Amino acid sequence: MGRWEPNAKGRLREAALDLYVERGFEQTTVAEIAARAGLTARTFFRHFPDKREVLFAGSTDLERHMVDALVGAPEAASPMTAVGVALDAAAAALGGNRDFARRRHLVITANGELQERELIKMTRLSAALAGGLGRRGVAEADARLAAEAGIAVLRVAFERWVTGPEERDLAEVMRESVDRLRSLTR
Amino acid sequence: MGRWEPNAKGRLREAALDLYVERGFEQTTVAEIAARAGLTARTFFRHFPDKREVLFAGSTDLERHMVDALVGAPEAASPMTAVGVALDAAAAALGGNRDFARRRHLVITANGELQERELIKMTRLSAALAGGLGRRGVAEADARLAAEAGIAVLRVAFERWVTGPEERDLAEVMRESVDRLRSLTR
DNA sequence: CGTGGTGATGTCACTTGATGACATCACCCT
DNA sequence: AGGGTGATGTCATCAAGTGACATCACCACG
Repeated sequence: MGRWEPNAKGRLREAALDLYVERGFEQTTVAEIAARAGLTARTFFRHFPDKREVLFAGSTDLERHMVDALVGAPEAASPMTAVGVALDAAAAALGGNRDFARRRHLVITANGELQERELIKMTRLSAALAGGLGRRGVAEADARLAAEAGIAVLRVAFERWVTGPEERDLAEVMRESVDRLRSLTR
Repeated sequence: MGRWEPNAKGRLREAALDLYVERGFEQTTVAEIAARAGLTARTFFRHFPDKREVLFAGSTDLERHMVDALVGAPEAASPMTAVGVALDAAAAALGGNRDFARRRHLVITANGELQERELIKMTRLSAALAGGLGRRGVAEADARLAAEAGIAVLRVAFERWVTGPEERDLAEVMRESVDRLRSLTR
């Protein structure tokens, strides 16, 4: 393949996160990111549609993992149980690299534009889960509610896991949060 | 007061919405908005921090109305009931001008950046409601859940009201949606 | 009456994000 | 050997924002 250094996209991702952490999102220019990755700004925009997206490029993978898991859950499983399976998949996909997750989370919570982007990614994820539940035969209204509840759990659990001082398993925190929600809505 | 035409902010708001409807959000430049309002682009940015915010300037008012209503609800009211009072206030604040709401909704749903902004406004609103519930003595976890549920109802009901063909009262749709959520989570 | 302050606006210059058009050039395949 | 390909560079340009400074009707105060 290329005559250039491999993994340009990955290099851009790393350079961007480093710089966002070092000096903040707004204070970092695309030209700087590209330079640190040994590329030009124009090339940055060939890999990422905008400066924010560089932090969210993995979200389609996460969506796929979760929907696959949800659709593949035992046929007899209730909607909420199927959502729980999807959350396990999310934990598996996200729980491996806590340090990366922590830095990324720090950057996002420090910037309004990034929070906006995160919110819309979560909304997309919720819609995808609701769609998956629909394929399992769940009525649309119920599907949306169950999906929203699942996303709420994902958000709360991920935040607890990533900001908490202790080294716990994300999957464990997720399951705890599901149980907590269950008891609250009962 | 001024030697200039009054209500510059309102003129900018109207001009922006008109243009966003006519040719879309992205295809409209700030210079065009300002020109239609008889002003310059620089002045636009003195009234609104960015091109999106011109559609969301009323959101702090809405937040205030809802939180005031929530805090002023009968002391004995349950968290969900207090949220219902806040939703009534929202209906009163939003339900008057359906035509405006409809045009605005059309523009927002047609553009990703605007959806992002809308989502973060809703998140802020949810946090404000949770804070209000906290002032009523509701535990934080419960407050957040009730607030999120309220926002979910607001979104669903507003969408139904604004896109539906029939001329119904927003407050009525809200109350129906609350009941529906109640029966679903029971 | 005039004089200076005030506040909303205009003007200008500049940085940065984002995009289109075109050039480049190592690698691969035939 | 030579042509195609794809990732990258280069250049030009537009639009979003922002800072610095000018303008000028109105107002308060002496």
